[in-house]
Amino acid sequence: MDPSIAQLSLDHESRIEHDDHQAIRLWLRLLTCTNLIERHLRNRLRSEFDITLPRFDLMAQLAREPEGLTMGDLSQRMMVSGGNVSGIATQLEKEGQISREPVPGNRRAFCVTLTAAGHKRFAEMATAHEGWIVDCLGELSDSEYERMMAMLKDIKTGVSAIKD
Amino acid sequence: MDPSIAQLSLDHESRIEHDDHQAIRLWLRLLTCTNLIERHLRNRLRSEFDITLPRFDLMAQLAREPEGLTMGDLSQRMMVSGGNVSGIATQLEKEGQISREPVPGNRRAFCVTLTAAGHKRFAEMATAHEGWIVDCLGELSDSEYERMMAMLKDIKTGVSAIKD
DNA sequence: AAGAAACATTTTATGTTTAAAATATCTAAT
DNA sequence: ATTAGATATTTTAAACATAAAATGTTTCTT
Repeated sequence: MDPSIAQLSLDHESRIEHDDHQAIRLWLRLLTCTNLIERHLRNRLRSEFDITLPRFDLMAQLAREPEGLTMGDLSQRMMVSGGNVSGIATQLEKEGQISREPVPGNRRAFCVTLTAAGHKRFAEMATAHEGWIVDCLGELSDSEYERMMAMLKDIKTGVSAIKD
Repeated sequence: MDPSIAQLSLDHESRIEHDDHQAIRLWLRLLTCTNLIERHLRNRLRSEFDITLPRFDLMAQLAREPEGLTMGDLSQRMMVSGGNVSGIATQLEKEGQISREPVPGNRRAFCVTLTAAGHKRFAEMATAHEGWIVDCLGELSDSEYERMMAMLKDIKTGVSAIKD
């Protein structure tokens, strides 16, 4: 409020009260880091390839599965709702990046695959994408990387075990 | 696709190819953890207090600043656009949780503060919220906590230094 | 003073995301 | 065969998010 007071730290976690719990500080820092990286990736995908992050993510899932995936598979792996996948897939299909074809023997499901154009386009993007992530995280040593992976695995396991 | 093949790992990072770069694996695990925790907090705020995460975040910023904040302050601290803050604040104001009053001496700005009702409501929510975060992260030892904080700080500093 | 530039906020247009309802299909038990 | 229940997807409505334009205010420069 008072412009005479310098406010150098302005992000999500910088206004933490001294008596906040350890876990809250860690959570806010985790959130800040993830948001910063995700925003960076989103901006670069937009500016360099004119694609949104969700569309890129969907194509990335398909790139790993030449046999294709159903809409439900995509929903689970992308950790978003089915309705969301439906909308994203509709747009990618319109752009010719993916195709949705009926599954023989299961008329409820669609098999979603990258088109030839989609494969080509994704390959270009994936190379750049990997470089951006290395730019964001690459300063960590091997041992730091291992420790971080281990701790995050513990957190992931713990959270997954919590019932909603 | 083939239901006879068991697929136990279905989240964002579980389909990583063997030759993916170290940094990508770390990024995907970081993203998965953050998403899982954020979703958990979002669900509990919704089910137990009937509030969305963005509204809770806005109230949390105000709870730390009894003097109030301007819309621009909120935008910076929440790391979202001004137009977004405007919409969320409009709803919270309608619900009586916050008030927007003119700033004496600066007719461009509004001073946003929690109302008495807002303070009361936020205090109830904050206690529960802290507990949920401890549930998600609380298994880490003090030394693990310190190492994690240090590594995330390095990442945060590094990413912030990258120019878009 | 006058005009230019920066600032603070809101409005508008567009797009993303979710939950819930709707539609359609499949399975299994009668 | 029928039907109840589960499954797969799409549609819809509401909240959220951004960018860009619009509005009004303040400050700086001349």
